Amino acid sequence: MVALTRKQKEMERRAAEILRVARPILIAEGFQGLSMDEVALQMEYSKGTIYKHFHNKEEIVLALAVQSMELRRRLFEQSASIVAGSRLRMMALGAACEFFTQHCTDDFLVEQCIRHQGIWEKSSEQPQNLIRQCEGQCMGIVAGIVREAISQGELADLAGLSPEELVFGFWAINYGSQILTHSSPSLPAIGINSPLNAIRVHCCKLLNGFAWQPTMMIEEYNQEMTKLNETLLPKFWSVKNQQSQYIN
Amino acid sequence: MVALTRKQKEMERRAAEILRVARPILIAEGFQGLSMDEVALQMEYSKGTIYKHFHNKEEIVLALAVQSMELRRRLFEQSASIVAGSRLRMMALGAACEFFTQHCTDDFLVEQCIRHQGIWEKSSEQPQNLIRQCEGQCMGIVAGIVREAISQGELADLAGLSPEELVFGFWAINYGSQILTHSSPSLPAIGINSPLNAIRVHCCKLLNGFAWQPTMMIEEYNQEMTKLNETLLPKFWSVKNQQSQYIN
DNA sequence: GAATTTTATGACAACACGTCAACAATTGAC
DNA sequence: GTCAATTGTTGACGTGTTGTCATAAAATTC
Repeated sequence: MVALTRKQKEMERRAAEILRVARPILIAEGFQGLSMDEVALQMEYSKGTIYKHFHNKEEIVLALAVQSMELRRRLFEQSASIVAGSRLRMMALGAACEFFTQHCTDDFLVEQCIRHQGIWEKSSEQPQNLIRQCEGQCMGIVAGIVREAISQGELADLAGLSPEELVFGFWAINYGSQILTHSSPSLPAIGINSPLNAIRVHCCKLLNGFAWQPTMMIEEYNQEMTKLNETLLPKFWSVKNQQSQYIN
Repeated sequence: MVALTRKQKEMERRAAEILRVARPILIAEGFQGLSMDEVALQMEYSKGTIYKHFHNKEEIVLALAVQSMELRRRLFEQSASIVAGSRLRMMALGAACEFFTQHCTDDFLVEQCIRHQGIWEKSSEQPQNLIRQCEGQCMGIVAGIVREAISQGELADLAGLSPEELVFGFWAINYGSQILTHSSPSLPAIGINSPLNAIRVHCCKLLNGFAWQPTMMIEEYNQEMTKLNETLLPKFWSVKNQQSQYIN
């Protein structure tokens, strides 16, 4: 029994080691550049052993994505846990998104890898469920704030959307902007100098469009975001460093 | 001179043939599944000849993406060319996005391929510029409507954004939702039953948030979208069929 | 019709994933 | 302490990929 758990621990330690080695390769070289031989070389184990832990390359990437999505989820948890009205808490989630965009670019790259044909087909169900679970938790956090806003009377009209569908819009705009920012090499060349600020403005306008109380002009919105960041940024950094430490 | 242009024509014909063969493979099998040997086999030429036209696999994909982005651009042109107020024309662009999401899923897949690390690094500059050019044109179409709205007094306050940055928000929300719809296998499981409708509502609210005149409640917005689609859908289909014909 | 330039080819080198027979280490019974 | 049995590790190998390049074929020029 003790031996079994020791073995299990050893297994987990090695799985973590594989991910620790694979992550920087994936980030630097992309999915194609991530070579199993290279991973085997960099840790002191052979390829066969790696395949004892992960059935294929895709599952390694999925496991890395789970780590990154959990970072995002923990940032969200920090944001949602502040004591404030529903609109401010929603804005705090926006701050988490801004933080993730600015300071967790590597994690975003990993996340993006899995939004791709061929990754899902080859992997087994278990890691897929982990991803969905984490996605569902993130959604739950945000949808919870929407529900609270409704019950508090701060958000009256969803225009026929479910709370989750309302969240979907914010999810899409943040996720979309992050992808475009990363993969459109020359946004400034087509007139977009600060995508981050642009999305902040859009989120403000979107909240106003839904008449989520208290409505704010952009100046006030920015002031509140600054205040929120003063509180949240230390927490965000702490969460991120904690994860880095755990990962490395 | 005549001989030269004939040769050039022959070259172009063959380049098009390569793309014609490669496209369905890319769509069905993904970037990895697209094999140069397979392409060579399906057309009646050898691999070496293909490499005369495209330096590597990535450039083939980029060329395919240009085709798909041009389809999107032509849809946008159709939308922008209707005679109506600026907000309705903006909504017409939304209709184009809806059409692209619903009926051009293959083209979207191709577009998504290029938003990926490793594609850009390996290709030369020329095809990259084609992409950026097309991207810039799409941006120009939409930003033109924003500028018109401003000059007509239908859009008073951009909250400090440039017209392009305003467009960026709509770009991001549409692009993001499309990616999430495609790659999150179980949106319904987390409460999102109609992502398309959700994004439509968000666009309406976003336009309202910017006080883009005339502001509309969602019911009216839906009615106008229905009317727009009556006019536009035939045009969209015509554009799409035209391209299919050109491609195949 | 021969010489030269241009073009097409597919065998080849380099490298990747994933497997598996052979080999090493650990365990546990006596 | 010994040795069989089980469990764990390995890296060469089969298959498949990209991209190259010497060679062969075709076209063009003279």
